[in-house]
Amino acid sequence: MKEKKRITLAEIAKKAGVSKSTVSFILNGKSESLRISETTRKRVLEVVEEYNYRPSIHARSLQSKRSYTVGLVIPDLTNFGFASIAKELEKHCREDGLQLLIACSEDSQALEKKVVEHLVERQVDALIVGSAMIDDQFYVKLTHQLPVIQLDRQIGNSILPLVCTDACNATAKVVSQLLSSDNQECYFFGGQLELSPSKQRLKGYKLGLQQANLVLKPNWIKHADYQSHSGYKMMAECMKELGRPPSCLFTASYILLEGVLRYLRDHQLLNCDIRIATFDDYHILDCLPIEIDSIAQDCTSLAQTVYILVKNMLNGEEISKTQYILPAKICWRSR
Amino acid sequence: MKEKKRITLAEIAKKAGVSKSTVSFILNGKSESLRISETTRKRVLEVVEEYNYRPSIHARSLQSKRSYTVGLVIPDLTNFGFASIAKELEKHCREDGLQLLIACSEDSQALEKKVVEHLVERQVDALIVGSAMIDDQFYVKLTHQLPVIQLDRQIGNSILPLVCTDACNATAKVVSQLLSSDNQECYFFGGQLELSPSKQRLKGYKLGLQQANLVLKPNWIKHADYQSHSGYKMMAECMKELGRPPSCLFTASYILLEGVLRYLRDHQLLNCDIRIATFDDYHILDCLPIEIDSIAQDCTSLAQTVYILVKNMLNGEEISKTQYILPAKICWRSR
DNA sequence: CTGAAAGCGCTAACAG
DNA sequence: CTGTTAGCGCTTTCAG
Repeated sequence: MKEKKRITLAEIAKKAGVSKSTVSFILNGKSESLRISETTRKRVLEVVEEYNYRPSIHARSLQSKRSYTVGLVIPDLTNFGFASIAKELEKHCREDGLQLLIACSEDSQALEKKVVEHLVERQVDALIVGSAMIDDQFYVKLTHQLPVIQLDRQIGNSILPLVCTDACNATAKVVSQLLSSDNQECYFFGGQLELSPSKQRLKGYKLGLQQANLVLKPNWIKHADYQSHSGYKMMAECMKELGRPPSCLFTASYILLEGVLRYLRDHQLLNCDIRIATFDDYHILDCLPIEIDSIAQDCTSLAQTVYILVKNMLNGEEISKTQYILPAKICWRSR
Repeated sequence: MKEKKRITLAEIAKKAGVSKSTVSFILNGKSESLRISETTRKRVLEVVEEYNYRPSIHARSLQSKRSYTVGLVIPDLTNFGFASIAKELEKHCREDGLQLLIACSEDSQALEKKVVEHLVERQVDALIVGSAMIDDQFYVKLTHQLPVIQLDRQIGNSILPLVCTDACNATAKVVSQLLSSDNQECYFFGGQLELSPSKQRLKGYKLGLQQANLVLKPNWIKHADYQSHSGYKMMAECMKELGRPPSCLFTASYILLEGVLRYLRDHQLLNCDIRIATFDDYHILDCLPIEIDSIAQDCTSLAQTVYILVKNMLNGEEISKTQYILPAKICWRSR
C-alpha cells in the first residue's frame, strides 16, 4: 500500500505559476467577485484537472469550523422505513457535497445519547434524530451548537423542528373502512405508548371507531412493544378472550402483524374470516391469502422535507415553519 | 444558534499550567513512555474533564493524514442483508472511534464509481465494497491509496480481499432436500448472472441436482434481474411451459420469491402442490401457507470478519488469509 | 487582479 | 520530565 501522497493546493499554485490564494479563490467560485482574469482561471483549472487535484476536506473543515457532514440517528437501520429515509437522505447529501453519518440507537436512550455524542465530536453540522427519548432537554442543549431536527418521532411535545407522517388520519381512514361492512368489533395491537408514532396511531384508531359510530371497548386495545412475538402473544390473548379470531384488527406496525400472521399460520387460521389492516407497507402483503390494507409512509417526501429543512438551517435562514406533518399513503387491498 | 466555540488544546494547556504537547501526550496515552509525572497527568485530566474538552478530529486528521473513517459501499440500504451488515459494522466502528460512511450504488456501475470517489475525497482510511462492477481494475488502482475489501460479492476472480457467504453449498443442500421426496423436476429463478452471488447460487443449484441424481433440463433455469416482477414473469413463463406450477422451485433471492408468491396469490395457487426454497431469510416466511426453506446469510459474522480484516489492514499488518467464505445458515421449514 | 502571511487545532521532533 | 516550534493544507484578510 504505497502512500501516494496527494497533491496540495500549494503545489498546484506553483505549477500554475500563481499563488495559493488565487487557486483557492478560483476553486471556490470567487473568481467573479475578485475579477480574476479568465486566462489565469483557465490555466489553473487545467492544472487542477491534469493532476486531478482534490482539496483536503480536513484542512477546510479545520479552517471553516464546518465538517460538511450531517448526522442521522435512527433506532434501526434494518427497519425498512428508516433505511429508505437514510438512503434518500444520503443521496441528497452527496449531491450537495455533504456526507451523511448514520448511527443506530437500537431504541435505547443510553445508546442514543452515546451515538449522538460521537457525532457531535465529529462536529456534524446538523443532526437529524428519530429519537427514543422522552424528554427533549438533551437535544435542546445541543441546539446551542448545531441545528437538531426530529424525524418521524416527536419527543413529548418538543417544539424542536419536526418532520413526520400523519399517522392519525390515515389510521382513522383505514380503521373506519375495516368497519364499513357492518363489523361491530375492532382490536388494536400496538407497541410502546411512550413513542409519539404509537400515540398517533392509537389516536387514529379511536377516531376511526368514532367515525364508524362504534363504541370502544377497553379490552380491544392491547400493546406491548414492537416485536413479532408480542404480536403473537396479543393474538393468543385475543383468541382466549373471544374463543375465535376478532372480526377486525389493526396492527400498529408490520412487525406486530408478522406475529399475528404467525399465530394464524400456526393455528391454521390463515383462511378464517378476519379483516386486518396495518401500519407500514411491505410488498409481501400483496402475496398473502388475507387482504390486508396498509399505511405506507412517504419516505421520499419525508427525506426531502427534512433535508430542505437542514439546508435552510445550515444556511442560517430564518425558519418560519418548523413542524411538518406529511400525509401517509394508504394501500387498499380489501377493495 | 449560538456558536459556543469549543475549547482548544492550547486553552486546556494554559489552564493546567503546562504546555500543549504535554496535554497532547497525556491524551494520547503516551504518558508512560514519556514518563510524565502522575500529578501533572491527573491535573491535566481534571481540567479536560472540567471543561469537557474534546480534541478536534479535523485538526488531528489534517495532521495524521488519517480520517478515522471507513467507507462502505453497498447496492441498497433497504436490502435487509446489507442493512444488517451496515448496522453491525457501524457498531464496531463506533466502538473503535471510527466513523462508518455508508453510500449506496443502486447497482449502477457509474454511480458506484461516483460514490467511491466521494468517499475517497473524504479520505476514508479503508473501503468496503459490495460491488456491481465486473472488472476490479478501478479498485486495484485505489489499492495504492487505501485498503479495499470486497464484501458479499466478488468482482470476477479478483484477488482483492473478500468476505462473503458460501452460497453454493447451502444452495446445494437445500435443493437436494427439495428433491428428496422423489420429485423429478426443479426450477431455478435467478437474477443477473454477472454478479458473483448469482453464479454461486446457480452452481449450488446444479450441484444439488447432481446430488439428487437428477439431470438438469436447460429450461429449468430462468434468470433476469433481482426484481419482484421478474419473479412474477418467470413464474408465468413456467406455467405456460408446464400448464401447471412446477413441483419444485428454488428462487435465488427473496425479492424474486415475492414475485412468485404474488403470482400464486393472483392465481389462487397458494395452496397448490409446490415445494419452494429460497435464498435469503425473512421472518415472514414463518407466516405463509407454503413452507419455504430458506438460506440466511450470517450477517453478524460477515460484519465481524470484514471488520477484523479492515482493522488489520489499517494497522499495516501482513495479511496471510484474505479470502473468507463464511457458511450460511439454513432455515428448514419443510421438515 | 494577485501575492504574502496569519492562523484553524493538533502532533511530534527537538531541545532543554 | 516538560516546553518550543514547525508544520499538516486550506481560507481569508490585507497589501500591493
